[in-house]
Amino acid sequence: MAARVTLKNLAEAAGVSISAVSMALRDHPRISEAKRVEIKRIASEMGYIYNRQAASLRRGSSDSVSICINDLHNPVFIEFLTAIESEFRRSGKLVLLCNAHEDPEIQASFVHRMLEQGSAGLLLSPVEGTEPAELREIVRDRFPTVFFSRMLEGSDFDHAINDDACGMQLAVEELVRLGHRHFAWIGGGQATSTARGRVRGFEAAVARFGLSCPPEQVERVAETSLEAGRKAMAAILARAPHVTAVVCFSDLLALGALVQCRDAGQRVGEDISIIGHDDLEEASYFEPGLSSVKVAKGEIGQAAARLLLARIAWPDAPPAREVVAPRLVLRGSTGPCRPRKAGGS
Amino acid sequence: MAARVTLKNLAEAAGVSISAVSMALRDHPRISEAKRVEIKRIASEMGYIYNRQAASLRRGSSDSVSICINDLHNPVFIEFLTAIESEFRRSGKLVLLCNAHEDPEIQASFVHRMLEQGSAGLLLSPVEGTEPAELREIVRDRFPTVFFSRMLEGSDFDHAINDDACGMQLAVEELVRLGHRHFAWIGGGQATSTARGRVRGFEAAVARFGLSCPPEQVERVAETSLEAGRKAMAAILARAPHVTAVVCFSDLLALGALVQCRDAGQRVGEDISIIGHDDLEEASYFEPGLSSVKVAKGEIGQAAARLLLARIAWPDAPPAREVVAPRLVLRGSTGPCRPRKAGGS
DNA sequence: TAGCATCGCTCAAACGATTGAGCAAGATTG
DNA sequence: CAATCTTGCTCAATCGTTTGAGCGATGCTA
Repeated sequence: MAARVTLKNLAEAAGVSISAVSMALRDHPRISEAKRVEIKRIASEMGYIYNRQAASLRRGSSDSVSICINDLHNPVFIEFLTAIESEFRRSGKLVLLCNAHEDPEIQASFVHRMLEQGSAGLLLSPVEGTEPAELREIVRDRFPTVFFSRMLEGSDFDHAINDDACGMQLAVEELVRLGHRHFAWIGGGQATSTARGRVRGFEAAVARFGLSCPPEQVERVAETSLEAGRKAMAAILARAPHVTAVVCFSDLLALGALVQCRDAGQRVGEDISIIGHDDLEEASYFEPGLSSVKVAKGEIGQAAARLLLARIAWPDAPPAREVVAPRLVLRGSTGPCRPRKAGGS
Repeated sequence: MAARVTLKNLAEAAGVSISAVSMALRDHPRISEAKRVEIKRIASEMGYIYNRQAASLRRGSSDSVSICINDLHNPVFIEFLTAIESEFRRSGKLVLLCNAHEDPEIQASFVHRMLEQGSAGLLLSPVEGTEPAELREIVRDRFPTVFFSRMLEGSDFDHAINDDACGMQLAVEELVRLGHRHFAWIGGGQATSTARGRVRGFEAAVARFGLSCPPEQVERVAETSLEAGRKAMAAILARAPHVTAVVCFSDLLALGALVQCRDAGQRVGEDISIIGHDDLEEASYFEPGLSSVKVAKGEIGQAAARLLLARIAWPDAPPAREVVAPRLVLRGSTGPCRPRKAGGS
């Protein structure tokens, strides 16, 4: 492995000083046109590669940023990730990545590691149980940090998130419009701002219509998987057969509920309506297609990246928040309410 | 933003030389127990953060590695990515990420950028149309580079990939065992090693049983999406209604084919059998579940990471290849052959 | 007690870039 | 024509680490 070509080598080859080479490559006006062209030619001939580590050591700046995602396995985060990565690429930043697997230790050690590495800022979808105070401690001296997807209530970090309450309200409104009165809720058992926000939004919306969702129609599920959705749905069907509308924390849970209803002989969209959250691509594959609250993942990802770049540029700006409204996507899983054959109201 | 604490600050605070501090923090035996403990205490009190950029400049080493993925939107790559990232985290490497969006320019500029950044090596799932010679030119001086998922035939780069031919053979064998004789093929229109490998594997397997798959039963699809699968399936159903077994390049295509058959009134798994490739999580959500060739994504990802670490450690070792065999996962979409009602054989 | 390791540290030179100060030669001005 | 400015470079210090060489003090051997 041949040693790397440095400014020194170029300087020797061109018969000028190191400074001249450095300035020439960066188009400093104090270097003559002729020399600049000559030096650039030599650099490309010799296969010179800029050493950013040395440069940022000297300049005290950095052009990489970090992203730490609570759990990459959730397809939602992929879309956040690609949007964020694109945005950073556009502004010439390199992305340091970590998948925290919902583990606070992995998250903490990554944050420390990226500080060592000289990252300019951190985009974080905090794992469950992240303590704002602890995080402040780690990213002390107000290291540029922006939350996305999830936030921590009561902290003054910047964030870009979905309007969780709004989404659930849209869902309930639509179901009420279709004539539904007996709601069930699946999900929200996690200790995250999204879980809390959606539960709160759902309950508020139901209450606003003078309705309620009693405990036997609620399944607090922590894990967000298809299988968990099936089990929760089975429990609700057994306990509260008069339910005609099911609102779910996520599409994965909703798809599980959908599959379970289908297996139990219910016609989804006719006997029972189901609405999910996130609008995964898969939501449209099923039969019937899943109605869902579509989170503007690309927009939120972009916003998060921009917030971070802004925070890096102006560390002392006041806290910035972007809360992006979702919209409802209706497919076959929701339909007009028809009183259920088995029991109830 | 308070200035970063450096070895110099610690040295002043502890009343020793900078070298002593450096050695103490790295547990150099030449530093006394007492001083070492004292210095570490001061370091943690003052919130010292190791500057890896400076360190690797001096040591001429690096502890970050790069991953460039041709297209993160394909769920298959997520599983590769998480496996790779975990493996690198375990060995203390930081991951620089790029999603190339199947664009050679993005790929090339990332590769250049990560060289500037001082990455120790590159894990690459090359975009379509990557030229080995060009790549050699960019990563000149035998920069540690390992392909995963896809490889470039005829180049001497290391790689860790799935055994594509093997998977298709397993699929055809199973279908033949179920009595099928009239095959259709969907996919493989891309210019990638995976596309070529699977097409070759499929054709070889069919030929091995003395069968053939004439052109009217083949749909070369470049895009790998559900919608493309639907269209391809519709075309085949129209042109060759006697087909009873459909083998697809990917699960997304297969799911599209499955949906299309269902909509056309075919009972998948009875009237017609469909087999996909990759075994996406979604494959099991559908009704019927999709039989598929399960790629050992975690294993391949791990292998790729290990190959890269090995190549970094021994740059002059002979080329290393890992080709991991897939296995068949059978669900409801495949069943015994029953001559089709509409026409044929 | 001279000779020689060993211990526990300090000194100073790197690594590869950036940058303010400096300087010689030529152009411009009064 | 002397004074001043501009042009186009060079010099040397610097960023935060690491590391080989060096150096007193102590301990051990002969």
